[in-house]
Order: sequence, then C-alpha cells, then structure tokens
Amino acid sequence: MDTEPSWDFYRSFLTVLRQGSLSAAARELGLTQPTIGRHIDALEQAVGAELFTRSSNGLLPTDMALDLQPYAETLATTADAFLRTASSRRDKVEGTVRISASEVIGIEVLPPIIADLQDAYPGLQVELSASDALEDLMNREADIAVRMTEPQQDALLARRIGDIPLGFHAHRRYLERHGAPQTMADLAGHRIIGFDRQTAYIRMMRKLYPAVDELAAAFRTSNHLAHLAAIRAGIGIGICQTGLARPNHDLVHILADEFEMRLGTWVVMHESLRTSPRCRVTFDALVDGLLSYIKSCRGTRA
Amino acid sequence: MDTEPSWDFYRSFLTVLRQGSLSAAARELGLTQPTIGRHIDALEQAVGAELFTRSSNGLLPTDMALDLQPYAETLATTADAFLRTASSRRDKVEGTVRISASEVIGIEVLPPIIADLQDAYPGLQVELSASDALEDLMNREADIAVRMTEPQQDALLARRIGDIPLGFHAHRRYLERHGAPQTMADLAGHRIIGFDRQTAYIRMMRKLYPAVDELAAAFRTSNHLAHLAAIRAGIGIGICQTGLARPNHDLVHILADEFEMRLGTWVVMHESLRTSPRCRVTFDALVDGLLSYIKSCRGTRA
DNA sequence: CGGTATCCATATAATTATGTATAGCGATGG
DNA sequence: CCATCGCTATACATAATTATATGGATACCG
Repeated sequence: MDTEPSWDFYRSFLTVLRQGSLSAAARELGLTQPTIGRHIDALEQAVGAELFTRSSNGLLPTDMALDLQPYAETLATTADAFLRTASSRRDKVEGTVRISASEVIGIEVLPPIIADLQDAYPGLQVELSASDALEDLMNREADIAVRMTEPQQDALLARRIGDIPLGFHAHRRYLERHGAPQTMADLAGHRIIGFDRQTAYIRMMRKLYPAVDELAAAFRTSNHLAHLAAIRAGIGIGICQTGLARPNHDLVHILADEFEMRLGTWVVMHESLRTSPRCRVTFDALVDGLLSYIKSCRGTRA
Repeated sequence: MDTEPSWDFYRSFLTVLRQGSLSAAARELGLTQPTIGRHIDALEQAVGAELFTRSSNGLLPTDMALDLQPYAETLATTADAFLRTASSRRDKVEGTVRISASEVIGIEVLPPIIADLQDAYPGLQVELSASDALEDLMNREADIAVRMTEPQQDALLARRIGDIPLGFHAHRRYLERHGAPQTMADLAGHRIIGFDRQTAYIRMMRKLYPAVDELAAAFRTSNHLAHLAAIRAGIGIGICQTGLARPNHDLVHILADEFEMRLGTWVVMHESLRTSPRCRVTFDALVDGLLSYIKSCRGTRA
C-alpha cells in the first residue's frame, strides 16, 4: 500500500451509496459533483477494485461496494458519536444523548420520562431511536439502550429494572359487544390479534402457552405498535404490556389470572460513559422512570 | 454545527493521542507538524472544546480527549477493516484476513493450521492477533475469532468445535525428581504453578474443583503462556491443554482420572463475511484444524 | 418528435490545504 | 553555563484540492 486514502473518501463513498448518484451525494455533503467523483475515483484507485458502475442516471454499486457498506456505516455512526461526545461539556449536563429502545417502549413509555428529565436539565438534547432493530452499544450507535435481554459484554454497564408484565387486553367497547372471556378456552370464540413473525418474545410465549399459539388470529401484524393500535381500536383481544392499560382507561386487562408473561428489562450503557454527566443523568432517569412504570403495572386487573 | 469536520481530523487526533506530539504524529502519518497542528486546531474549533494542552515537549490530552479516544480507535480499526476487505478480490482467495485468538491457541495451536491453509492458498495473508483481550467482531476489529465462550449476537456466525480438555501436566524431569502424584491430595506436597488473576476460566475451575484453588502455588502468573513455559521448564505441576503435551514429548499428563475440565470452543465470524471467499476458506480451515486438534487431545494420558 | 431534467465527464480557474523555513521555548547534559 | 535537542508557533511559497462552466448521454413527457 502506497499511502492510506483520506478518510473523507469513506464519507463520500457512503453518501454515494446512500444517495445513488454523485450529484445527490454532493448536494448532501455540500460539495460538488466533480469532487465526489474524484473521491470515488481515488478510492477505487487505492483499493484496486471497481466500486460503482457509472451510468447516465446514477452510480450502481458493485457487489464489493455492498460488502463495504457496513464498514462505512460504522465509520459514520462512530464519527457521529465522536461529535456528540465532544460537543458536550464534561462538567455540565448538556449536549445530545442518544437512546435506543423498542418501538413500544420508546413511544408509549419513555416520552414522559424524558420530558421530566429535560425539565430538570434544559441543556440536554435527546435523540430517541425507537426501533426493534437493536443498535449496538459497543459500536456506539447509541449511548444508552433499554433492552429486553441481558447484555453479555463486560464493557457494558447494565442495570436490571425488573420484569414488565404482559397480558391479554381488549377495548371496553369490544368487550361490551362480545363479552369478556373467563378462561383461556373462551378465547377460541373471540377475535384474536396475533403476531406475524417469529421473534424471541413470540418463541418464549409459544413455549409457555402453546395453546395461545394455536388460536386463529383475525388480525396479524409483526409491528408491535400496530398490534397495540389494533387492540385500542377494538378489533379484538391481543397481548400488550399491562402498564399501557392505565393511561387509556378504555383498555381492559383480561384473563389476568390465567395468563402471565414477563419481560426482563435492562437499562444498558457503555461502561466508559459512566463519567459523562449527561449520560449518567439520563441513565439514572431511565432507571427511575422505568422502575416506577413497572410499579404502576400492578393493580390494573379487570 | 456549521459543517461536519473532515474525517481526516479524527485520524490526526488519534495519532497525536498515541504519539504524544504533533511532530511525532506528523512523522507517523507522512505529513508535517504544521499540518497536524492545524488539524487539531480545526477539530477543537469544530467541537468547541480544548483537546490538548500544548507544551514545549509535546501535547497533553485533556480528559475530553481521553473520553474521545475509544471513538477514534474504532474509526481506525474500521477504516482498516474497510481496506482489508476492499483490497481483496471477491472471487479469489487472496488478501488479508485477521484472526483473533487467545495467546495459547494463537501461539501453540493455530500456526500449523495456518501454514497448511497458506500452502493451499498462496495469495492469502493472515494477521493473527494473539491476545486474551477479546476483540470485537461486531466492530470488525477482527474477521474471525476463536472463542472460549458462546457468542450471543445474532449477527455472528458461530461454529461449535467441541471441548478442549485441560489437565494437570508436568515435565518428565520434574516427575523423575519429585515423583508423580497419584491422587489430588498428593498435590499438596508438590510445587504448583498457579494463576495470578481472576478470569472466567479460573472462576469455573474454582467452582468445579475448590480443592485446587487452595493449593499454595510456588509460581504464579496471569499469563497463560508463561504458565505453560513454567510447566515446560520443570518448575512444577500446572494446568494446560492436554493437546499441548503431544508435540512436546517431555510433558506428561497426570491425574487424568482425578481432574478433568473442558473449555467449550467456537470459531466465530461476522455473518456478512460468509460470502467473502478468503474469510470463508479461513473459517473452514480453522474449524477443521481445531476439530482435529481436539481429536488429538485424547489418548495422551500418562 | 422537441423540450426538459437528470446524470456523468472533462477542462479551467479559484480556493484551500500543505510543505518549507525559521524563530522561540523548555529540558537535558557535559 | 552554554550547546544541543526536541517541541510548538508563525510566515510565506507552493502544491493540491475544489468549484465553476461546459459538453454529451440518457430518460421522461406532452
């Protein structure tokens, strides 16, 4: 290798890959099309491989370029994390903290917790990545994560919150029309909201309650938020966190004695962020907020 | 934020951090001291924080800079992985593959396996990181790893090899002088080679054989290679992989019926490297080589 | 079919970043 | 106590990178 290529080339490479054309990448990066073109040329020269096939309506990535995309993505998220950390003062709670959580937690549970946190620390910005694709804390894709599985890596600081209870729920309107099932067997006569895809959590349920799996579902979705929305819309009976029944009083927890499943919950942060005030404070706020959320889950039985 | 800083600044930042001065960093990168100085200035400007305190004999990193170091390290290893992947042709077995393994495995077990592999594929370069600090495959710090723990992440492709058996060993010379212990209790009268630090594997032994832990060690080291060297030098009786007794015929496996511990072993690779011929071939070679190594571990009893 | 809007490639001009040379500062050693 | 060495900071010339401007190719649409 003569000399290492400029790291800026990786940025240009990734942007072209995402945007699909030199021109669009140039607009994105605030540069010009010939510049990006030269970057790609130089990178291809440096690695001795063709990365894109040029055409008059854009650049088509080669298989090699697609292989390289994850590396470039990592570079981008890491550079982002670098700036996020560097741009916040070490001695004050300010700057941006990026939180990763599942969609349901991120949308139904976290907002009030974050609101209180930001009331207390006006200089604190929060980026919430509400996605079921869990982001990698080791890669610093997020600073703090709420997870339903226990993290394995030693470098991660994890705090177990407890178990979030799940149960069958239905809208009051649905129950008024169709009656409330008293036993698991009664479910057979009801409209069931089911899951579309296999996830770890569905496999767990299948193991604990094989009967549930055999119910014919009237509405299936792989999206947990859509599942919840279906319950709230009165489509039928589905499973959700019992804590979500409380804020919306039209949701009723049914079969509470027959069916119980719990999701272990952890708040996780990279160990090295312990000394960062903004991460520390956010971590603590999430722990406190989720603890009281779990406490509120009790006593919502029908 | 006006505009994102050049990614090259991160490289200069990291090099200054590692080298301790602008001048040394400039030499390392093939640039000049004023250039590196300007990069650091620009980065400090961009993030609005002081990263180094300048002195006449170098640059001293601030706490902030030390916080940022891991991010910069990740950038460097990822850029490296990018080049490694990009510089090898997709259709041929050539280019560099980086293997991570423990010191003992990397030094005592892998070399002959790698030799055979490279005989078969002359264009294949191998980088071996023989370190007990396990490198992160998610971060692409290595392409393939030999691990003694089962990997958790879904994105990793893991192949279980089996269990590597461990046992007490001593040099023939030591046994001629001091006699061979026939029972675990006999160990008390012998010179024992022990471990210095707590590791997962020591905790496991402590659990299975609490008696072993109470033996007074005549020689302690936290380095497994040094431990092995001590056994080979005839210092006393210590624990090592039974497979290591074979190539060196002066090493004798003792108390084989009294003591047995096994280390589960996996070869692990990032799932996305499956399509890369060089990684695929290396992965398979490691699997085959380690399988036959484990097979060779049997039948070496004294 | 002509008009328009993309896109990439190339040549040239402007800007920016880099290297060279030098001065100044502090530590080290005879 | 001065010479030396290594470091950073600055000034200036130069090289490298970038933006601008233009041409050619392709797709889309009325």
